[in-house]
Parts: sequence; C-alpha cells; structure tokens
Amino acid sequence: MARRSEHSLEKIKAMVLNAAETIVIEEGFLSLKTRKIAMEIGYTVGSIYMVFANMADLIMHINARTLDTIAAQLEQVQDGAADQCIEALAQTYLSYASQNFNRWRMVFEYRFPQNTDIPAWYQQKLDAVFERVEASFAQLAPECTEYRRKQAAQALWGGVHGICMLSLAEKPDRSNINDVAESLTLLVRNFLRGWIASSSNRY
Amino acid sequence: MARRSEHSLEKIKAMVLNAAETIVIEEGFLSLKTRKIAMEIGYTVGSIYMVFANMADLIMHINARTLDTIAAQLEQVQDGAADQCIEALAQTYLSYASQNFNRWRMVFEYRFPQNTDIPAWYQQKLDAVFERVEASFAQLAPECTEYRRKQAAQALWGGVHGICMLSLAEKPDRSNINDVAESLTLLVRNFLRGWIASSSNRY
DNA sequence: ACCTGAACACCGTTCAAGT
DNA sequence: ACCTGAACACCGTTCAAGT
Repeated sequence: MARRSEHSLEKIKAMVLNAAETIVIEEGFLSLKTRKIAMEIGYTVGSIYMVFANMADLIMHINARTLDTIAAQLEQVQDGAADQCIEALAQTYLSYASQNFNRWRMVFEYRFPQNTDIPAWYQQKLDAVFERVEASFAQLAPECTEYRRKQAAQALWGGVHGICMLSLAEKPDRSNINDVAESLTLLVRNFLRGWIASSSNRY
Repeated sequence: MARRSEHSLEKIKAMVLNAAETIVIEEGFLSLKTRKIAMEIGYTVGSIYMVFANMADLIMHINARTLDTIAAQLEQVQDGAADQCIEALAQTYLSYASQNFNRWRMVFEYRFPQNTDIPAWYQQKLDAVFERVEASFAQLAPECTEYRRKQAAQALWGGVHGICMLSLAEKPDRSNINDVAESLTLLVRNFLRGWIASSSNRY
C-alpha cells in the first residue's frame, strides 16, 4: 500500500489532532483509541506514531488547544472593577466548561502514565489560566504581598473549579446551569467580601 | 484444581475487596487489575466474577468503604459554634484526603462505564458526606430556606473539594499541606463572613 | 522516506469443563 | 457447587517489510 507523501507529516499531524479532538468532543476521552483515529483519517495505527510519541503526547496537544482557548476567553474579560472582573472570570470559566465539557474535563481528569514528564510548554499553558485570575487579585489589592495574593487566588479558583466539576459531572436533572452560575456568584462575591474586609490582604 | 469450599463466598468476597483496596492504596486505581487481585488472593480471575459483577461493582464497594470512613470522620467533628464547625469539617476533609489520597481520589476520578447505573445505596453514601456539611449550615442560619442553605453548602463544599483536589494532585514540592490548610481556612472563613453579612441567607 | 500490517504484551470478561 | 484456565475481544505500541 504505502501511499507515498500524499500528505506531509505536518498535514498528517494536523489530521490526527483534529480527528482525535473530534472524538473527545463527541464521545469523551475514554472513547479515544488509536485504531479509531487511524480509521477516521484513512491511515493505519502505525502512522500516528510518526507524528506523536504516544497517546500522552497526543492528549497533551489536544489539551494545549483547550487551555489556549480558555486563556483567550479569560483574556477577553473586560478590565473593570476588580471584583466584577473576578466574577466575570468565574462565569466565563463555567460557560466554557459547560459548553465544552468533554474537552475541559480531559484536561483535569486524564491521568498521564507514571513516568510521563510534563514538558515546560504544557505546564506554562496550565499556569496561564491561573495567572489571569491572579492578575485581577493584584488589581483588587495592590498592597497585598504576592504570597497572600497567590494564596487567595488559589483558594478562590480551586473553589470555582471544584463547583464547576462537581456540578457539571452530575446528571443535568440534578443540577442546571443557572443553579451552578448562582453558586459561583455566591462563592466569589462572599469570598471577596470577606477577604477585602479581613486583614489577610494587607501588610 | 478447583479447591472445593476452602473459603465461603463471603470470605472470598472479603478477600477480593481487601486485596483490591490494598492495591489502590499502594499503587493507585490505575494499577488495579483483575489478574493482580487474583494472584494476590491465590485464586484465578474467574473467581472474582463469582463475588462481584464486574470492575465497576468492585470499585463501588471500595469507594463505599472510603465514603463511610469520610462520613464517620466528619460526624466526629464537635458540635460547637457553627462557623468553627464548618471550618473543622473542611480541615478534617483535607486531612483524610491527604492521608488517603489514592482511595479518596478514586471516588471522584474513576469513571464508571457509560451504561453503569449508580445504585441507590451508593448515591446515598455520596450524599451522606454532603449532608453533614449542610447540617452545619442549618445551625449557622436556621431561618434560611432549605434551597438557599443547600446552595450555599454546595458552593462552599465544591470549593473545599476543588482546593483539595487541585492542591493534592500536584507534586509535593509545588504545594505543601500547610499551604492547602491555610487556603481552606481562607476560603471557608471569608465565604462564611460574606454569606452571613449578606441577605442571601434570609427570607 | 513514508507507510503498512502483523505481531506483542496486556487488558476485562465469559464459560465449557473439571472436581 | 465451586473453581479453573483457556479463549475472546479489545487495547497501546513496535518494527520488519514493502513501495
């Protein structure tokens, strides 16, 4: 067989990535299989390993796109009053997560094999999302030390993420989007009110 | 071969459960394999299916123990001032999660196959943990409607859970337990301060 | 140089056959 | 009635062999 150079390696890489992403979106990452990808793009399994080292590598590249999109959406949140801004970030995050649930979920639920070392470029994309949140905390409390600010941002964002995950993972009849959005508002607004009033953002 | 009735089915079920739990604790649920369990207890793979329907069934029973332990630990938290109580619940939860990370993680990260229906007794154990938190919210704001109370409890507990997961999933050098405990305190204390001050707990 | 396809090691699950 | 162990379908990954 061996179709010689019908597509460049670059092209094949893109085809694999797109096909894999589509499978994840439509069926969830548990349904992502090499044979299914190969079938979809009209090549055989072996070809996938010409352009990706292994499944973990492929999944990192799918996640990279997801993380870039999330970061881009968060960047678009208007610079306004810092507290409004943080609320908007949380709602934007929820909005993306609910509309792109399978992709979003893979970022946090797929477990890379024990030996996998996370490349710097990937870690950077993970961090980028969080840094947007931290930037708003810097605006909210400019006097605050970086340590305290990071801590507060981590606490709140861990919370926002947790609410999204617990709520969206359940059946739609047990929780609807409006309830989740309200929970988020509740968490963010009350946390910020408490944080600003307290002394933990000063010295 | 066929060792006749050396152990009762009850006994074998307990042996499978214990062996499986040990593997999860020591190596994580990704390392849980039927052949490994069988080897450990001195039977063959087929025997596991005499006492559990399949992997999902077995894992539910391991998770059941984990959830019972968590619920028991939360029950032990003293009835004191409601806000102190909620803070203690969060710290207790973190404490269990960090000391029993692999078991705790499996409850939330193992994905049951598409068709699996969650039995009522399992859902009940999942709910029990949350109900302990909700009870403290009832003490904190007795006038509050059940809907508002549930919502607040869900928001805060989603947050507590999210902080634990994001923090503990990372490498120990990137986050230590003391930092996480501080984040939790920050979240709970500020959220409660904000919630009590606001009107969302009344009408 | 690119790609195949068969092989390998390893899964969960089943079930006819033994005692 | 209890238990085996071989088989099945299905994974990710590799690589000698073809063009």
